[in-house]
Amino acid sequence: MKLRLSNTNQRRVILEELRSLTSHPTADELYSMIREKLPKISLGTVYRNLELLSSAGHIMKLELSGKQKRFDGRPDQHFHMRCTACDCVVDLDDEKFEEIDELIMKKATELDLDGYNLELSGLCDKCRGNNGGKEA
Amino acid sequence: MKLRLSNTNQRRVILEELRSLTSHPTADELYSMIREKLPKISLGTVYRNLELLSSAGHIMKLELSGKQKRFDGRPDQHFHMRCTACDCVVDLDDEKFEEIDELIMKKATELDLDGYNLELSGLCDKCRGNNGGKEA
DNA sequence: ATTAAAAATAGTAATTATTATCATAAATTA
DNA sequence: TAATTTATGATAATAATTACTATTTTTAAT
Repeated sequence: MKLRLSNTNQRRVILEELRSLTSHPTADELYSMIREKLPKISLGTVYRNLELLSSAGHIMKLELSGKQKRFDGRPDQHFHMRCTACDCVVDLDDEKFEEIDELIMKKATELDLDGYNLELSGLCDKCRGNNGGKEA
Repeated sequence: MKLRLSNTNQRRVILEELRSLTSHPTADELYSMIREKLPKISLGTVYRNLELLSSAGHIMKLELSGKQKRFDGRPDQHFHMRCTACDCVVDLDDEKFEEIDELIMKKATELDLDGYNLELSGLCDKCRGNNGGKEA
């Protein structure tokens, strides 16, 4: 049960690459990026390491809508928003959301629940600029 | 763009079957159930109709964690909980959740967001009874 | 440093969920 | 009831992910 993670170059590059991003890439997106540094890496290695790194708590595996899983180099709890225009996923750091977390956890505790997964939706900054947010 | 849904036996049975359930089956689970009534129905027909019926607002397509989509015969907005033991999905109707909805929508509006998708987790009644909830 | 054991890799095949295709059939409309 | 639209069953195709395996790399123990 206790697996010891060795220190491989591939694993280190995957982790560094993911941590350098504020985006939340899918496994295959990350694979493309990483191949510029390690052209011989295999897609399976990327998948395997993303799984191991998230199990170990170094990164987060995001279970959002859509068919592909996404990965987040930030291991701390925070909210995510899916852009309704370009479909990207961005971090939401506004402190207003702490209140939401507190309320949900309070209600959840009252009802003997364990936790929750929240996905917000709206326009990302880029798409809001491009055209039609409600006038930023 | 305006598609007219014809009245086929298959579609009617799919809708009736889903509405008769409080569970939230995947397409293939529903396919198995329906085959007892319509042994010749094809899986594609089930998928196609679930898609059409949810587009038309008669049912809901749930985008929850896990790789399979699930379907809900109730078209009205309500929360769902995923059981951490048996992985089933149940409706949460407690009025405490209305407050959560209101708060999230308030914050979301302040931040110019469109909506959200919330999945709670905990033990379903069955699993709580079986063994180890925190003493119901 | 050398070697034995453990873990990871690349490459490929297999699996799973879903969507697409298409010839036929049923439902709707004229 | 004929013409048109839409749906069906059967099957193939696609996409994302996981499994397999021979080889290589890393770690641990001399």
